[in-house]
Amino acid sequence: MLDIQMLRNDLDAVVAKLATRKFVFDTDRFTALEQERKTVQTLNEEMKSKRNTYSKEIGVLLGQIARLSASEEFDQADFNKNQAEKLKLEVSEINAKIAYSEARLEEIERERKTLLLNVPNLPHDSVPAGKSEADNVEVRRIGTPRTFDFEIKDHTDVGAPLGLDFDTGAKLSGARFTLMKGPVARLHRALAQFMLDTQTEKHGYTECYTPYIVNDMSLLGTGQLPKFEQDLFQVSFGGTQTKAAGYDIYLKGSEDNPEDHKVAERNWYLIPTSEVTLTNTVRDEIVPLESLPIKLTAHTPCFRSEAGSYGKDTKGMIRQHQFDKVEMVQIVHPDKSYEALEEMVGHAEHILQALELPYRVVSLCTGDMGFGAAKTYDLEVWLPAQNTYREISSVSNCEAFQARRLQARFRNEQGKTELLHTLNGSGLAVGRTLVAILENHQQADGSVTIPAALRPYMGGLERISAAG
RNA sequence: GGAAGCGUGGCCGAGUGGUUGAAGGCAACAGUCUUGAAAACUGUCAAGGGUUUACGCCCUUCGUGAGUUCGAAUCUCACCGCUUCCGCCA
Repeated sequence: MLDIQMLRNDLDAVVAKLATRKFVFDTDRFTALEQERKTVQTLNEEMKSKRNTYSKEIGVLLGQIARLSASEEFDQADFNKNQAEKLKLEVSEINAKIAYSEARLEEIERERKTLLLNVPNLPHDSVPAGKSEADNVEVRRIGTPRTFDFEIKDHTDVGAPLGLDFDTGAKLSGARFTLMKGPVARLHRALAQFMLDTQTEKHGYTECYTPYIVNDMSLLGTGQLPKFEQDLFQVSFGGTQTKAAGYDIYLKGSEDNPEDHKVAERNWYLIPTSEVTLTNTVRDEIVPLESLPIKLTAHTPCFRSEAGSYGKDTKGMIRQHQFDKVEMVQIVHPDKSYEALEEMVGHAEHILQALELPYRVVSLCTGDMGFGAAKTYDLEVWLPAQNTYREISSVSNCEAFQARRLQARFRNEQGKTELLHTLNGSGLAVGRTLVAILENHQQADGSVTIPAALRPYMGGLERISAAG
């Protein structure tokens, strides 16, 4: 979410920046809302102030009556009583007006919030301008793609004899699910373990185990909601959760409007990334300055509906409904976030280097960045069978965009609360790393060489093959 | 699934209808004292929003939402969360 003050004070500049991201900000609506809000809110608060003053006066008047009666000042006591009654009437009238202005104010607030929640972050000045993927800027290229003296296979063909089984995955669940069995399953596990160990032992992240199901507030905090609900899997309750309360009301024969007693619905979703859980650990928190930076990592499955990507990467395990990822999250002082961004890219790169995979680092252009990011680097790994680089990690600085939604703050040097900056990045996507290993390290005989760094996680194996 | 209890500021904890945004304590910050530190003493110390050139003033917030009332942390209802016991379960 953007800073509302910034929108008020510098609307034109904000709108121009948003335009570079292909976002059209509804300036007229915003301005109209702001204008009406100001009028209604001022009026509303004036009336409330009046109500509070009168109510206090009533309290004082009534409080005096006992004392006045005791000292037999009955006239004064009666006067107080009448005065109080008069004030009560007046407050009742004010209350009727408040009810009206309050309702209108709520409408305005709701619309403004919705408007604001759907506006993406502003790109950092260093982000290249551009419309699409094609305008991303390559920052560096590391490692040289291997030349093969045999006909190479893609990961599905390399993987099949090693236990990569899409047919069974489809039988169990449907398209975009995979069953792994035997050597490939072990390799997959080894990769995740290696990544997690590296991020904790070498790069100072704290290992976390997090829920895979989160509530809607968490997704609102990191920006997946309300705009991208179609990308998520919603979790429905199996049982009688909502029936119970409705049944209760039925039994009680209550005259109450059932709407008033509507059961709070549990809005649960599967996490699309553990960025959600790790970042939301600081939601509604004021963290002490000394605890910064907070560096968290977790290995979790990620669930994505992939709505809107029909026909894209349908073959193989590049794009799945369920995939594993080791995620890095940093929660930092605002002055340190760009330093942290570069550092995190390095942490992800370290994995690729250790696994002897050629890759390049790309700075995403304004038009290609994700909703919450102020700046994003993608790491793209070389896939020989596709003869191209494919995204395997994405590292973003969200600045205060998520923190503002999360109300995630720290106490600064002056003791004032201030919004944190949040960053997240994959370190790495496990499934796609598996793909890269299979394709880059395949051998003519159908076996796959295990990179030296990974061997301790594979019981010392130097290669895996169908033979075992 | 059944039963009981609890939810107050950064933390602990008082508060059961009227200047209570909330006693007291801890923590934090500033000052006095001290060679320095500690202790002691003194003072400051919630967040969000609105408005104002500014000092300031105002509104909201005691888990959440609704209700009763002139007035709610305090009374009523629903929901959420936590704790304990029983049942079930990995």
